[in-house]
Amino acid sequence: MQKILQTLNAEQRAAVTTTEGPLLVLAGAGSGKTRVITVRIAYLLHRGVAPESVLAMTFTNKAATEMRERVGGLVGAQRAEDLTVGTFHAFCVRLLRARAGEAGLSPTFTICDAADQQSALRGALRELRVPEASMTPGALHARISLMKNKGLSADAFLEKAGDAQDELVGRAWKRYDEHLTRSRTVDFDDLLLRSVKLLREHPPAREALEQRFRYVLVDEYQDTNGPQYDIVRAIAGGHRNLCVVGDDDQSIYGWRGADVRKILAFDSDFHGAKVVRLETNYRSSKEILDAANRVIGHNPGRLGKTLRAALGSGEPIATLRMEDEIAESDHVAREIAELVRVKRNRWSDFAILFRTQTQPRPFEQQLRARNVPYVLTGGMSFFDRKEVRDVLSYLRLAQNPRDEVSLLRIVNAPPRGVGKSTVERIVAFATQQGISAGEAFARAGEVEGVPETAKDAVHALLEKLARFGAEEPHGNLVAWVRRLVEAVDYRAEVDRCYPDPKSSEERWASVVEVFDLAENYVRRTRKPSLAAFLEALTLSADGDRADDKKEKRDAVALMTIHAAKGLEFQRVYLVGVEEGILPHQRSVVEDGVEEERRLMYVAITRAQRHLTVSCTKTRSKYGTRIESQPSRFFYEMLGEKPPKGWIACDERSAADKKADVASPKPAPKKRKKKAPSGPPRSTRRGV
DNA sequence: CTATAGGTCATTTTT
DNA sequence: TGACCTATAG
Repeated sequence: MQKILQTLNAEQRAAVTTTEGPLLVLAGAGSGKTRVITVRIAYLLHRGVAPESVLAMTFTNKAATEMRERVGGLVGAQRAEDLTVGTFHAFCVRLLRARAGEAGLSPTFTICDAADQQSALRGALRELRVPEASMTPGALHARISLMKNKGLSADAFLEKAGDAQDELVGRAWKRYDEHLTRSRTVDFDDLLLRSVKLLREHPPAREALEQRFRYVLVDEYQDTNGPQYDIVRAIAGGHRNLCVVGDDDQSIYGWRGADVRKILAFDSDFHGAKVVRLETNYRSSKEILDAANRVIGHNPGRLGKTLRAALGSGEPIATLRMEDEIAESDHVAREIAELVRVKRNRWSDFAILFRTQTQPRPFEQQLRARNVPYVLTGGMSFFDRKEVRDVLSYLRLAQNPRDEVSLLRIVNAPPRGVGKSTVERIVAFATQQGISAGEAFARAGEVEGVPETAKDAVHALLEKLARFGAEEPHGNLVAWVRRLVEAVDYRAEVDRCYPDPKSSEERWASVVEVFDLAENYVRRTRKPSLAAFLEALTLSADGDRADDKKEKRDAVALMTIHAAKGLEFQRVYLVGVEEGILPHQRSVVEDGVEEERRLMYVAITRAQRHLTVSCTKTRSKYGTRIESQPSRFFYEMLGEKPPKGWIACDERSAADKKADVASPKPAPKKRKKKAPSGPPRSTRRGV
């Protein structure tokens, strides 16, 4: 252990060895955060703490897995097994299942994922006959989720609803809640909220956790939202052996309910908390860190940190101003291809980072044209494919016949003569009776206007699924899944949707992948069950599948800045750094510019040796070409002031109106400076 | 009930 | 520009 401690710097060592009492570790980008966390856990065990007493919370499964593996490397996989390491959500599921009765839930509740929520909300809006234009399911969800996380209930919200819009949100919210209840499903927010409620209202539940977990650790604390904070407090508030690790400058999930104030207020929340700053950066060159420090220095109200480069100086940062996004992508793709050819870089040394999902298109084209292998992260995940969702719906339905979203999804896939109007009538009946859609179908005789054929077909289907549900625990899971898919004739659905045999075969491949998924799950689980399989899928999104294929490939990474958080690359191209994109127009208007600045900061600090920051003069948007200006962050990074005539995106619309009237063509000549670093010719401009 | 054509609306995303 | 959702005619 002493040897391991010797490898740490003084601050890291302090973070590791301060085991008692509240501790805030402010971990700058690239400061060895994960190392500190894992060594800290190893140190606790070394000091005689039982692994069962340690609880480590993360936000992603990836982080949880990595943490457990790395601790395992230090103390042996065997002992690491007995630690509790996981996401807040996974932790809450376990808690709620163990104490379903006290939590007021059925022990077999299923978890409703984002797409299911979307459908459910759409349903709620339809039931309320809401004019389509006035509210999208997405907007509704964002609203409800934010309110829920602030601790409001639908009723409480309705009570103080200010306008008609709020009134609408509140009513849709109630419908949605009713829907969840009768489907016996719980959404992601509810996993946390119901746990908070359980811990608050049932002291024995809370005390058991407090007794068991004597040492609590929270990773990425700046991303903590209200309920997560409540959970942490409930468990660790008494003994106060709580270590939180995070970086206020990297808080980029405010729009999702994360609350930076939690980390800013940690030392007043937990009085007498010790604060350790990790400011030595082992990842990037001095030039890159200087740029990052300059940008983030413009944010007010920080806890304050300045990154120091352990690696020393390197290449200067390159800045580009290109004609349009085609030129931008062409330049980047060409440079990457060139560097790999000449300097023997690997493809995976490179990342192209952007703010929005519309930006990668031209880059994909240019990379393809040069035969550069790339991986685009994000976009549609495997689990969003229609076929996969359909098959999973069948499985979920076999496990929980009340699951309404799943039933409605597949009730007519393949076609069973159940049309829109039938579904609508059934749902109306179910809502009115307070029963699940499945039960409503079973009582279809009482519902007006449901065709005989539809009734019979659904009865047959439900019965079939019930039989499968009953036999499930005995058999082999993979074979069971195969038989189920065959029994409902899902192949017919694939063939119907894709008459072309080639694409039909392609689509069917996704279904086969679900079989593989099940096979994999069974192989690495001691006590496999359908319920646990489905749960693992909803709680893990596409994580474990990604590293099977993608991560091992040598390819250029294309991803959003959000997706890049926590990663590092030798050479980073940060593209489209323009007013209105980064900072994003909407974000500036709705949440202020600080979070966008943190995004810029996160992006810059991904780079190890080289960073190119680029922007364009014009860019096509929704089909028309618009003028583009360098982002304010561009200037902040260089330590310059924006030139005369530069207009911030949040002042733009107002200024446009005036400018249009006053002088139709107000283009003052801009002075161009030389780009800080060499090569590719005339297209390259410093800004 | 189903297929197809038009209209709308465009951050970020994990669990 | 293009994806996705909804109304419309078959």
